[in-house]
Amino acid sequence: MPELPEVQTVVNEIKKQKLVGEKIKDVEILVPSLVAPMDTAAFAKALKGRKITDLSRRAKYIVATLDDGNYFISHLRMSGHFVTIDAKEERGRFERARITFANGKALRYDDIRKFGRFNLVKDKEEILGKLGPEPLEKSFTPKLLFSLFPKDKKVKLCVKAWLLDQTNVAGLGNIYVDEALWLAKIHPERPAASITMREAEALRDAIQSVLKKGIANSGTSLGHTQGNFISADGKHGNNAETLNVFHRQGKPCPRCGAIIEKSVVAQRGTHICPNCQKK
DNA sequence: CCATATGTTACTCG
DNA sequence: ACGAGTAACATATG
Repeated sequence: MPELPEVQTVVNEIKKQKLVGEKIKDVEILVPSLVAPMDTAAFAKALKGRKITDLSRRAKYIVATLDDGNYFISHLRMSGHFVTIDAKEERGRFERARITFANGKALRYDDIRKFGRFNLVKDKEEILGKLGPEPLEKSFTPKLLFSLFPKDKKVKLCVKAWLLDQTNVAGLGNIYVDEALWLAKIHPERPAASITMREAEALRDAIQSVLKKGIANSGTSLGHTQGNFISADGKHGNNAETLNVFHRQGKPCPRCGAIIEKSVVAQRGTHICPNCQKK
């Protein structure tokens, strides 16, 4: 579920709640697959008594630096949520883990689909090493983006699938890819190898624009049912109403008024303006 | 009952 | 070995 702006929103919120620097009093892992292949007891033991000295985001991962030099790295996948609660609060229906702090607050991890993962590593590159560049860094220039695209014209992988691959560019998911391609006026089925320097310039600007807007609006929540995005304060994001194509099939393109179409590209629901984005 | 879901990865087939 | 496409993970919702 969460993409770069949503994960950033969660990190920002957890920092605001002042859990960084607070001692971890108790760790409960309720679903073994969450920490596999590590044992739940070993995972809890390793985290208990530690302090989180720094909290940051890399791609869609939440990276917590621990005071013993290890890293607690989590990925929310499709339906994971971290919510700060009072430690006395009772178990939630979809609660899969709970980290209780010395100050009486706790971080509850809810995950309907149980796809999320917790990692505890000495070397964070073990988890983060293969990721592509961060799209909001200054170094993510049009030239860099252009240089990353495959140059062999025989490679027919489409630009949408290429952008979703985290080893190419880190942090983009289905919503923001559709939004960025619309903004850059590029059809999602265009071969990645066919993107020109001029298009890479437009795409770089579009990617940064849609991600920054997502963060400014505290993330995208598509609905208000269980499993929709909420941040660590339990609140929904406000970015959905600003989306231009995603989930807007049948509605007019905000730029030209043509009717937005939905199809399947790279096995994902894909939204385009057929007038602005030509193959 | 069927299709779909904001993500990732293992597997299969050429 | 490699790349591309598909299945799988587990559960809720329309």
